[in-house]
Amino acid sequence: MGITLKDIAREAGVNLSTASRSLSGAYGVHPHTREHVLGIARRLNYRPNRVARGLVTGRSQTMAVIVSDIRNPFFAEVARGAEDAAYAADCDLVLCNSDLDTEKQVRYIDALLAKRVDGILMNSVSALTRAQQDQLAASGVPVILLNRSPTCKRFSTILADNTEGGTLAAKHLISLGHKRLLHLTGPSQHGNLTDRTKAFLKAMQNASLPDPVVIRGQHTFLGGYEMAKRAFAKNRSATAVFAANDVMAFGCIRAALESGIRIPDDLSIIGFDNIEVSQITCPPLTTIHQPKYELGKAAIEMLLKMTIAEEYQPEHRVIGVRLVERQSCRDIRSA
Amino acid sequence: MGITLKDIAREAGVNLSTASRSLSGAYGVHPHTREHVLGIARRLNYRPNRVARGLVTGRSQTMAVIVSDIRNPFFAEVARGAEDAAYAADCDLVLCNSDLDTEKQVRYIDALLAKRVDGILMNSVSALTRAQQDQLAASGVPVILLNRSPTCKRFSTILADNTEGGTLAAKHLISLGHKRLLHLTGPSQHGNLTDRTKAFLKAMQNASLPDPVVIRGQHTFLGGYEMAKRAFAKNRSATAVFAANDVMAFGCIRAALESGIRIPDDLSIIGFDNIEVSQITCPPLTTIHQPKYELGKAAIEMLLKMTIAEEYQPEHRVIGVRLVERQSCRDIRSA
DNA sequence: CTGAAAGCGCTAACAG
DNA sequence: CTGTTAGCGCTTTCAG
Repeated sequence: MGITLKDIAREAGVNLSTASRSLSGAYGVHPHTREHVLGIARRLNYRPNRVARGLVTGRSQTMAVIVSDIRNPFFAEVARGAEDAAYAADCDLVLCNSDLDTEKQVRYIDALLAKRVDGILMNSVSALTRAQQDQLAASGVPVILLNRSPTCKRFSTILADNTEGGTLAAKHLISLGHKRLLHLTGPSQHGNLTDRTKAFLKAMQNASLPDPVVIRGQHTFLGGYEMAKRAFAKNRSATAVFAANDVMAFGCIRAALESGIRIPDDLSIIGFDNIEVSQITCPPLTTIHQPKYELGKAAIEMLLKMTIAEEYQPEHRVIGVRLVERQSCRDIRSA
Repeated sequence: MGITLKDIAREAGVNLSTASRSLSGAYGVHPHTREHVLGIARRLNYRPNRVARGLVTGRSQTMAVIVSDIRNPFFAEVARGAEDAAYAADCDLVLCNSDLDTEKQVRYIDALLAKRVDGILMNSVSALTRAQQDQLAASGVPVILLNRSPTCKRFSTILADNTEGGTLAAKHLISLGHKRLLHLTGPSQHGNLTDRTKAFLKAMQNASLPDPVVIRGQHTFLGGYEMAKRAFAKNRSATAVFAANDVMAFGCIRAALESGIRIPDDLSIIGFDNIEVSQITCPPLTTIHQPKYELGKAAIEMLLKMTIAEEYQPEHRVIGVRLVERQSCRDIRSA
């Protein structure tokens, strides 16, 4: 279909390898002939076939990111950071949506390895069996996990400081005088969310306050909505809720709206993530900010470094978080 | 690094091509030997190198989507639909964020063609020069544009029915008794938005109502915010506004909030897109629903079809929209 | 049904 | 500095 290196070599009257060298900008080629070759290439609109190059170099200039769902604004931010870093390094980024489904994850990894991607950023590996993890590790492809998977220290990891964040959320609510709390979180296999939950509960204990009511469900808008509906139906004593991510918080806000519960007058709510829309919800959401874009960007940069270095040790990076106060929490100490 | 077809051929005591045939499930190989080969392959954990295969077949099992920014929830939905369709067809999807920047777009297309992707879904081609468009068309790679670019009918297109949507918005507002309208829209080069605007204005004319005040700006939250601020400062006679997309509508809501204008009591507002968060704004936004996921899915399916058929005609697909009534519009007929 | 051989488009020693 | 020669791992004629 296209025009090949052979064509331009013939046209330029030089050998194939000379043409190759000229184009790849390697040393050891006369500036004159090099310019000549380059000119021909440009004129003929030559587009080097990266597939062929990949076959011989063993590198595909492609990175992959496996997230549960790109529609989750958190992952969209991460993916954007990742893609920007990949673009800067002249790599493509393939996007995979696993829905946290084991079978899909396995199929993705298989396809990715078959295509010899240069690195994989994925948001969990806990769904894989031990054998599958071994195989992935043995493949030699650099892998970075977006959240710590306690079971396997052999992959590199990067994550926001969930423990600090959960603590921050608890302390904030406590400082506003809240004592009876409700907590919405995701499936227990979800490491990130679980860390937030743990830290939150621990901070409450440390403050000698009663254990919050913990509800688990899907970590989505709908999940948050349903959990909140359920909670409101049976228990109205809580004065505040901590949702382990913003989208669950939005679901909760929605449920509150429908149940005639005013926020923050009747109920305070704090989220986690600080996704963009949290500024424009009603009310604007108080939340824990997590540097999503930077997470994705840093992850790909780590991957790039691992790709270059033949030998590398798993690296573990934690990125700081901070409280962002908006209007969804009320001070009830005066009440 | 990996184990190759040669290895499994040797191990199975057959020829390379027999091994290949067994694995690719082609006819003309004895079931017995075939099972044998398959067994060996499984035992040795053979993973066929798709790069090598791609080199000979000329197909990469990879699709690409170029959006302006994946963080825009609209594109996240489209990308998810696209990825699901690609996954179903055993293809990977590479994600590109162009920021609508010409240079980036060109670089992406170049890289994508160099990797011999099987198809490209992109949200505009108007940023490219005529020559660049020619080159893209000449490359033979199937391309689908996410919005109609009037300048080039030679690429396939897919889009929501913006005309119908603009009409729907006007009719809805009219049916509620609104006569003096404000309209917020994006840059005039933006085909999608412009179609909505045109249809909206036309419907007003058809109803013999005064021309709405049209304001153009950035089609973002901030753009909507600034346009609304400007409009509120000089003119308060409008009873309703139609924003050409939801994020502009949110900006408008925000501006109204700050200006002490209550929605929908003082001002009705209707958006376009029905992005997920429009359910949870305050008030929940009445808007025109556009099937984003289906758009992405259908686009990739079209691409797939084009890939198979050697010969194909540019196809133009329009997908229906519908009105979603929520709480941001008030009936003022009784007033 | 199976083997031999050519080649996809490119890079990378190795000589000269 | 440039040409020759091997492949990278796989598919695909073409013979047998």
